[in-house]
Order: sequence, then structure tokens, then C-alpha cells
Amino acid sequence: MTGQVRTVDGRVAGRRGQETRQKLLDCLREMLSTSPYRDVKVIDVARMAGTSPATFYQYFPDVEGAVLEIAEEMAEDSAGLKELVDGKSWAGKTGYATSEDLVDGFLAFWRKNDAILRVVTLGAAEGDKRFFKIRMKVLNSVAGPLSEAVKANQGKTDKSVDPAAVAGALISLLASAAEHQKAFTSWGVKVKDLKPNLALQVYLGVAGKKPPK
Amino acid sequence: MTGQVRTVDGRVAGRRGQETRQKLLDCLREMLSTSPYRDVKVIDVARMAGTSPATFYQYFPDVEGAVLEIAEEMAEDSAGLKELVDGKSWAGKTGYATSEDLVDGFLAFWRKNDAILRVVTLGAAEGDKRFFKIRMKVLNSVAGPLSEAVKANQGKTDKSVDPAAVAGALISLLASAAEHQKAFTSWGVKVKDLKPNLALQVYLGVAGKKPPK
DNA sequence: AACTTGTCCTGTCATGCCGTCAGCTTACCG
DNA sequence: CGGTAAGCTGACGGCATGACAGGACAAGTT
Repeated sequence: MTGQVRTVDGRVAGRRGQETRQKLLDCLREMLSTSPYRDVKVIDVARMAGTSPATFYQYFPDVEGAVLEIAEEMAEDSAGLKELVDGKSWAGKTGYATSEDLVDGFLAFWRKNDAILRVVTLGAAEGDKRFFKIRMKVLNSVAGPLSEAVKANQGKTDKSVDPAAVAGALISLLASAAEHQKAFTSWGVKVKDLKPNLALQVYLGVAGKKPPK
Repeated sequence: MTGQVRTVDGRVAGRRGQETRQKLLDCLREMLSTSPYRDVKVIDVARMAGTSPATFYQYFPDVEGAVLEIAEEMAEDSAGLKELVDGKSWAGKTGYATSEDLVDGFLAFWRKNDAILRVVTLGAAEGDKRFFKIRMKVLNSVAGPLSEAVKANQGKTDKSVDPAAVAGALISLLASAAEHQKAFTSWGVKVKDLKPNLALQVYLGVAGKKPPK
């Protein structure tokens, strides 16, 4: 599918080269989760990977370029989130379970990739189209199916609400909660209680009514 | 209230010094809204202010320090957001109007300060306590009163929901929507339709029922 | 084994920003 | 007018950036 891995000056990377490249990406990932984005320097990444800055610049135009690489990889991964909604039922107790699973899965994905997602979110907010696209890919993996679910369930209730808007709002909420869990605890919401609360919101949004006991 | 303005090396700043300091802050604000945070350099800010980098370091320890200054100023400003909820009614049509005003006011505030809020949000997500505190101050200016409103209104309905959690979720949603409006348009939600949709969500969360026609 | 080819890495260099300091200029005050 | 503190900057060592040429290395060829 994707073409061969290439260096900035057009050479095709071989076995050893790809290993080095990958090690640089891994170290960058590590750096991102331990230092502020603004302070991540090429030289630190290179040192951690046991190589030199010049080597880094062989494979990536700059830090941002390498970050995009990691982000794209993550976006591929996010396709798996579809399964949290696709083909699931939203009826009765099963529906609430679906909601819980969705919240659980989404938060887990975000936590696993929080460092890179922070940077993607920043880039998107700053208007960078590449980061925006990646962020949408991640969100859409859930927003798409969820919007369908809302549409399917609102036939019974009223049609004044835009399914895309509801699904979007719910995903935004999940993303925000995932990125800023600490805000909720500072509001007195215990970590343990966060998921049920979010699951309730999601169920309410999709089913349009309170869940059964 | 606040002590005198001081330089990094302890001198008290006089009239001229404060002017220079303010000009630097203004230029930094400007830079933040035109370039990615990562690329904002001291030298650029100084140049724009018609002064030298050394002068910048007289008043601020580094870029982050100056950003915190701007952010704190904005946080003071955010106190005014309280009025959007405090003492407002959530009954019937008036209630829905309250909801609309809240969404309107919050989005306007965010748009006005979007550049600095992006950085604050990033800092908070990265675990920086100073940025986290500032972000909470802004959010709490609305979340506090809103939580009260939820509590006051849920007496009539059921008590299974934590008011703080609901208020927090709503504020998170508003913040997320404000920061990533483009995401919603990419979901097919027109700018014109965004506010009504958010207002509906807020009303639903607070009043626990659909708004009257 | 010498040769060839293409990949892979690094030493080195010019450039530019960072952060500090000494010292010059300016403003204020008695 | 002289003293004092505020205000500003040139200059500097240090470090990151980004480009390049050339050496090391692996693998196949003759």
C-alpha cells in the first residue's frame, strides 16, 4: 500500500536504515511523553537513540515531520475503534452496555496515545491541515458509526436534532474528558465515577432517554 | 492588590519600563495567534516590539513565563463569565434563552482568547500545574454556577446524576467545540447550526428535559 | 580477494537563537 | 548639577539547526 520508506534525499532505506528510523521514532515518542512539546529537541532524540542529529535529518525534515509520522501510524490504529459502535445494539440494557464499552475503549485508546494526541490536538487547533486531518480520522472512526446509530434511534423520537451534531458533541466530550481527566477530579468527580457519567451522557444522546435500571 | 512590577533582577519597573513590558506582552500575544507555539522565538517578539532580546529577558524568565502572564490576565477577565449563569432562570422559554446566552458568551470569550487558550490547554494537558490552575479558573467561572443550577433543577427529577459531573461535561463540551469549531463544520454541522445545537445540549443537561417550542 | 555498488552514518561547518553580563544612556530628585 | 536607580543593548559563549561530503559497511560480482 504505502510506498517504500525513503530518506529526505530520496534514497530508499534498507533493513538497517529502517531500524534506525524506527528507533528514532520510538525515542521521539518517549520524549514527547516526558517533556513539553516545545522543549523536545532533535539533539535529545538523537542522543537517546544513540545516534547523531545528522542521522535524524536524514529521515525527517524536522521534529514536526517525525511527529506527523507517529500520528499517522496512530490514526491507522484508530480504525479499530469502529468496532466499538459498528453493529452494536442500543436497546435497553444491552444499549447501556454498548455505551459503557464505547467510553471504556475510547478512553483507553486516548490514554495509550495521549502524548501524541496532545500534539495533534494542538496542531489542529492552530489550523495545521495535516494535523487536523489526522485528528478527524481518529474522531471519525467513532463519530461516523455513532452518527448512524443516532439517526437510527431518533426515528422513534423527534427529528429536530441533527445526528451529526449530537455524535460530534459526544465525541468532543469524550476527547476532552480523556485529555483533561484531572479537570473532572478537580470538580470532585472521582475517577471511578467518570466513566459511568460519560456512559450515561452517551446513552442519553444516542437513545434520547434514560437507561433502564 | 498585586505588588509592584519587578524585573527579573529585582528592580522595580517605572513608567517607561512597564510600557516596554506591556508592548512585549502585546507582541507575544500577536505572535501566538499567527505562528505555531513551538516556533515562537524570543528574538521575533523582541524585534516586533522594536527592542532587543536582552530587554525581553529583563522582564520575563522565558517565553513560557511571559505566556503565563498573559494567561493570568485572561483568567481575571474570565470572572465576567459568571454573569452568564448567576441568577439566571432555567424555567421554560427563559431557560432556553439563558442557555443560548451562555453558549454565545462562552464561545465569544474563547474566540477572543483562542491563541492563548490553546497554549493554556496544551500546558494543562502536559501536566503543568500553573497552566492547569489557570484553565480551571476559566472553566470554573462557568462550571461553578452551572453546577448549582443543575443541582437546583434536579430536585424535581432524579438524583442519580452528579451535578458537578454534568456541569463539567457541559463545560468540556463547550470548550472543545470552541477550540475545534472546524471539526463540527467538517461533520456537516453549519456554523449557524452549531450554537442552537450546543444550547440544546446545555438545556437538556441542566433542565433534564427538552426545551419548550 | 579485489572490486563495485548502494546504503548508512557521522564529522564538520555556517548559521541563528538562547540567555547573561557589563556598561552605557536616560530619567528623576534633591 | 551631581547622585542614583531605571532602562536598554552590544557582545559573547553555548547550543540547536540543517546541509554536505566522505568514510564505514554490507552484499553481490568477477
